[in-house]
Amino acid sequence: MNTATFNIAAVERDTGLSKDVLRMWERRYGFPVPSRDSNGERCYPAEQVDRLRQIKRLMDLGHRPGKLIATPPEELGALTSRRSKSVAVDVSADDGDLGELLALIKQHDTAAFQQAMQQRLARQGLQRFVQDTVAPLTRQVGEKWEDGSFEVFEEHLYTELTKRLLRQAIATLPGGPRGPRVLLTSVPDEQHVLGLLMVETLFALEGAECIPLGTQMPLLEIGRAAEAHQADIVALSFSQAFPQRQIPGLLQQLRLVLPEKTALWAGGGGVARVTRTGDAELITTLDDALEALANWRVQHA
Amino acid sequence: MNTATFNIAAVERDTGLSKDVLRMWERRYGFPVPSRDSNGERCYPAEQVDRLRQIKRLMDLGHRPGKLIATPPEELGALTSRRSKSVAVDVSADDGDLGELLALIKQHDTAAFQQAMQQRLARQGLQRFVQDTVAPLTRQVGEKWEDGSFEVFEEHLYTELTKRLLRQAIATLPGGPRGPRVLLTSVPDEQHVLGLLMVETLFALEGAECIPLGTQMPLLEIGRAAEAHQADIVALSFSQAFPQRQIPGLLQQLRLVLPEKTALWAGGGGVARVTRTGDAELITTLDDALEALANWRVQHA
DNA sequence: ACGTCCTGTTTGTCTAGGACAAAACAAGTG
DNA sequence: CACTTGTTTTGTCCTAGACAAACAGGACGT
Repeated sequence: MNTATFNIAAVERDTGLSKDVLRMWERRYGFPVPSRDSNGERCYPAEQVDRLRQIKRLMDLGHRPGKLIATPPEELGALTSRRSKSVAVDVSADDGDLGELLALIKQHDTAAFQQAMQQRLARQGLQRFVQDTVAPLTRQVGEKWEDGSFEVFEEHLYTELTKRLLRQAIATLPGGPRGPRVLLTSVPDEQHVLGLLMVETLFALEGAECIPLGTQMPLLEIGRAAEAHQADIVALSFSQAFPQRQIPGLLQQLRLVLPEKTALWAGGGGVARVTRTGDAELITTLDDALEALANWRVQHA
Repeated sequence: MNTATFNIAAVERDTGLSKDVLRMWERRYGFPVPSRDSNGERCYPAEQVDRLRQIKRLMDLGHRPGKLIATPPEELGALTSRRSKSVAVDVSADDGDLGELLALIKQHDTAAFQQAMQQRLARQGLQRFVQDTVAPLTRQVGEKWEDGSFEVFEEHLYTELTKRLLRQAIATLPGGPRGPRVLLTSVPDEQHVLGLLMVETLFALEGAECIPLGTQMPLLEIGRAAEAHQADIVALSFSQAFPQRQIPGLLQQLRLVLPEKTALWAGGGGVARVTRTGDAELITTLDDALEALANWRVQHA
C-alpha cells in the first residue's frame, strides 16, 4: 500500500489541482516536493497526495493556499470550517434527529439509512422533507467531510443514496405541465447534482415542467437544448468546489448562446460569493428558488 | 450567438481535449488556429470548437487525429462508426421496436418515452429489460450521437431518464445480502454511470449486496471504502471515451491500495481494447459480468 | 494465409521558466 | 466607518524542447 506513487496526471485527477498549480506550488512554496523517476518526471507519494487533498478541501472553504502550505500538516484539521460555523449555529436546534441519520451513514448501514429516510419522507411530506431534512443533512455531511470526520467515500455514499431517494420521489409526481418549462443541468467540470435534484423536486411539486439533463453539458449544447425544448428557464447549479473565478465568464458566455427569451438562473453554494453579473439571476437558497418561480409566474401570467 | 469566443480553458472543458493537446495540434497540424486577444492568448471561435468536438468524438471510436484533421470538415460526418457497423449488424434484427424509443427521444417527448420504457419493463421483466432493451438502446444512442443524428443534449436526456428508471427498479428489489458484497464506482474523470447501473441491476437481481458509490472516486478513497465496507469485489466502469492509455496504470495503482482479498473487476466499453494487465479481471459484456459473479460464488462456496 | 518480430512514425504528455492579470489584502484618507 | 489606492498573492497562459508509448507497415518464418 505504501509502495504506490502517483505521477502528476494522477495527482491532478485525484486532487482536482491542475498540473500548472502543482508545479507552481513546488516552485514557489517548496511543497509538494515529489521525487523523480528515471525520466526526470515527478513521483508523488500517497502521503503528499492526501495532504494536497486536505489543502484543496480547505481552499474550497475560502482559506488561502499560502497559509495552508505554511501550516504544519498536523494542525490542518483544526482549521476546519470557520465559515460554516456561523451557519451551523442557527440550525443546531433541530440537529438532534439528523444526528441519527449521520450516524447510520458513518456505520455504513445503507439499509437502515434508506429506511430511516423513507420514514422521514412519509412523515414530513416531500416539500418539508427536502427543505428540512435533505438540505440541512447535505450541509452537515459537507461539514463533517470538511473537518475530516467523514471520509470522501462516505459522502459519496450519502449522495448516491439520497439522489436515488429524490429521483424516486420525483418519479411518483404527476407530470404537471402547468408552470414554466425548466431545463436543469450543470456546466462541464461541475458534477454535483444533489442541489439540482432538490430544486427539481420543489419545482415539480409546484407543477413546473422539469427537463433534467444531468450534469456537465457543454455550453453550446445547453443553448441547443434550450432552443429545442423551448425552455423558459435554464437552471444551473454550481457547488462550493467550483472555481469561483470562472463563474461570471461562464454565465456571460452562456447568455450569448441562449435564446433571448430564455431566463438564466444560477444557484448553489458556488454562487453565494459571486456578485458582479448582469447575465443571470443568482439564487442562493431553496426559498429563493421558489420565490423566483413565483415571480416568473406573476410576470408571465 | 456568433460573437462568443472561447479561451483555451473553455475549449478544454467543452471538448475534453487538454490544453497541451490543443497547443500541440496547432504547432504540428496547423489546426485549430485561434485568433489572439490583446494579451496574446488564444481565442477559439465557436465553429472550431464544434469541429474539435466532432474530431474528439471520432477519436474515441478509434480514428487517428492526424487523418481527421487532414479531412475536410464536410467529410467528417461520413467517417462515422466503421467500428460500430460490425456490431450493429447482428442486433439489427430486433431493432424495430427500439426505433420507436429512439424517435421519442428525438422528439424530446420525455413523458411518452418514460411511459414506453415502463411498459417494456413490465412486459420483459427486469433482467431481460436490461439486457435486451437498455443495453442495445444505449449502444444505439451512442451510435446516433457519433454519426451526428443525435445531439449531445439528447444523449444526456436519454441517459438521465434511463438512469432514473433503473434506480427506481433497483430500489424495489428486496435487499438480498446472500451473494458477495460488491462496491460499484468509477475513477475520477470517468463520469458515465449507466453501465455501472446495468451491472448493479443484474447483480442485485442475483441477490448480491451492492454498494453504489457514484462516480469519480479518488483511488485512495476507493481503497478506504473497500476496507470499511469489507467489500469482496470492487467493480469499476470505463467508458469508450476514457483515455485508454491510462487504464492499465490506474488498475495497477488501484490494485496496490486494495486489500489483497478484494477482487478488482473492470468493465465497460473502455476496457474492450485493453489487454495487458494482470491486476484486474476485465469484463466486456453484461453476460461476462454475470458469469464472473457465478464463478466467484463457486470459488467461495 | 496467418502470426510475430522489428522499425519508423505518430501522438500525447512531461519539463522548464517567464509573463501577466485578476483577486485578496493592507493601509491610508475622507 | 466607507472608500480608494497600492501591494502581495495566486492562478493561468505562453513558448519550445524532449521523450516514451502506441500504432502501422513491412519482413520474416511457420
